[in-house]
Amino acid sequence: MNSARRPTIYDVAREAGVSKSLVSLVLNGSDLVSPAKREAVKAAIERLGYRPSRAAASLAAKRTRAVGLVIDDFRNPWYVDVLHGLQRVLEPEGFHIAVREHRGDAGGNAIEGFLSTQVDALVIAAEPGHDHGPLGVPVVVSGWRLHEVAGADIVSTDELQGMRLALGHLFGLGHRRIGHVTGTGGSALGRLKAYRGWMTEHRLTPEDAGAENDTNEEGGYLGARELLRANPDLTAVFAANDTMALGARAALRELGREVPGDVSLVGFDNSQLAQSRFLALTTVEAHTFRVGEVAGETLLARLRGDDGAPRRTVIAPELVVRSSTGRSGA
Amino acid sequence: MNSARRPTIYDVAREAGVSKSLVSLVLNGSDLVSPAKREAVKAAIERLGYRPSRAAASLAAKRTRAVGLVIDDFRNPWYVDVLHGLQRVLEPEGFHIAVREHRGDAGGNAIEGFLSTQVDALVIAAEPGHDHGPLGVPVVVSGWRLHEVAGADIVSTDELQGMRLALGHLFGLGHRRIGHVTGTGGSALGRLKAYRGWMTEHRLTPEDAGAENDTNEEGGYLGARELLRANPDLTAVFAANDTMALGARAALRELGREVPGDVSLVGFDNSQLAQSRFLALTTVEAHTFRVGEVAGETLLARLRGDDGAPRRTVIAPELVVRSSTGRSGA
DNA sequence: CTGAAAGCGCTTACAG
DNA sequence: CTGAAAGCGCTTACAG
Repeated sequence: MNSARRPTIYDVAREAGVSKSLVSLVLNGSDLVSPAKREAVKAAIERLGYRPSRAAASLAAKRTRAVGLVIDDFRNPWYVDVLHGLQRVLEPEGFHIAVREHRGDAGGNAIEGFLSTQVDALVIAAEPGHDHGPLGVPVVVSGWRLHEVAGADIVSTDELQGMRLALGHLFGLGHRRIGHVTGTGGSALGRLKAYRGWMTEHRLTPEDAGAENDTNEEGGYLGARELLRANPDLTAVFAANDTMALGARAALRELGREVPGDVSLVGFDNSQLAQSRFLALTTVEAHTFRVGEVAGETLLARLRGDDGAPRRTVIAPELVVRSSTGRSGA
Repeated sequence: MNSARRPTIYDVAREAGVSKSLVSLVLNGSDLVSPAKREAVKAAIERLGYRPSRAAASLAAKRTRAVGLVIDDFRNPWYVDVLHGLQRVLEPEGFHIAVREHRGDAGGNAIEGFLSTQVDALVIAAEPGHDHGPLGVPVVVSGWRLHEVAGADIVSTDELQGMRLALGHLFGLGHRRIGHVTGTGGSALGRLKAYRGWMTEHRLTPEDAGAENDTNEEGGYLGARELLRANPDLTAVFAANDTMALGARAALRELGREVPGDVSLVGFDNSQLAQSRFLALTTVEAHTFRVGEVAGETLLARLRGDDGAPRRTVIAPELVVRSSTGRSGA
């Protein structure tokens, strides 16, 4: 274990009785190597407990084989399926995915951080904070964002379609007085616009609240409370995401409204929370695993030299009906 | 932006009119540098948009300035405060914390992965999977675990004390028939033993269920259902963690029990879920931010050469009373 | 496939 | 503080 020195590629070459170059070829999965030699090298690696030095490999090859994933908040597990989708596509290609929280432009600027570490590519699943010029590596932005990254490809759920599914579901259940709880950020703003558009299109009156609130449980609570005080006759509440719906649920209980008896409640994301038996929230599944996979495939193409114009890929969402919605009593 | 070549330390030295060695000293925060020269170098770095190469620095210095945090599951945000505590202590010292999921011994072995990347130290906040020999870098293990890592320091909440606080709270409210919902893993096992010990000590009959279940919402639901079917007269249910308590809450509702009217419910972790208005769960705050800080301080000491015997540090927990517990009606 | 060689961009003594 | 030098452990052509 604690040998004097970690074995290097030289030790492996000597042990296997081959050249140093050959070891490097084996490590990089080249097919120019005969099976016999390949096995000899692998056996030597095994015997010596050799681990390649990432630092040396990165320095020599001028690439790190690391891809950065920038997220808003580790506490909001929305990003986990994106991560797993990226891993499914990129790990077999030898890439590792590193995750960082983007905590504003202050201290923890994750984008800057990743560029210093020299990731080979970047997936931004958070508000970028401000417009960015070209970052020097392939970038995929995921979701509706307030700011742009020059030259980035975009992969996201078809949120407009998700909104239509959710609102159409409520409409089909007889609801006509449908309120919306919104919050700050590009994602909530996009959903708010979609909500207003859909309502107007269907000759219904849009009623929303909470544009200044955070898009968390507290924001959902405050927004729903405001919304229902101003519009006591609402029969359905649509929150901009599942966590906000949890807050809205508390506001509804506080106001003495049964769900779904008096008011139907809908979220967005199909989070674990929505899936829990206790909340059993009707929501929109955004297929973020697929978003991650497509983001990974897009980056792979870029890393292989594809320099076409930025692309936008849209993934179809799906409505998941649970017991938080029911027929309108009105 | 897209200059022909990234600037190196040579370019900075030329731009600042100093030697290459001096630039390196400034980058590493040495105090052997005069303020004037330091400023000159910083200005040059700014002008050139210079970013040090982590790969080159790691290779030359034989350390990466990276610390790995091994977690069980990105979906269970239990670890987030540990991460933030580590960051608070280690980032000012120039370290970056990388997080990986430990998905069994198969594919995603995070411990192996980190050793390949050559982290300078490791924090294991997950089940290690099997006993490990010395890993070659300083290691802190957090929490009650089934397996050991040779030579590792241990930092964790005083879970025994946490259990006493929660059970004492229920006892003080008049509860005598208190059941426990448990699950797999070292953490749940430790809590189960503590529960049984406390109950016996107080001449009460321990009743538990779910030892084979996952420690998630589903496990909490199944365990609580089994527990209450076997012991319909329980007046309080103590789940091994908050997420399991969420599942237990659904089981209670399904069985027609009001919380806290018929049955009081307690969790463990003081997660966001417990804090939500809708669940408002009485639980144990484990002060995991502090656990992260102490883990960081411990690693720092080890990296500075402290080679004393492995230490065990214990952080005092705190009971958080919310509306899921009340006086026993019995 | 081999083998000698250059080079990636830093850090680390070391003599001055 | 400077400056020349060695070296970290790889990758990458390149001539054979």
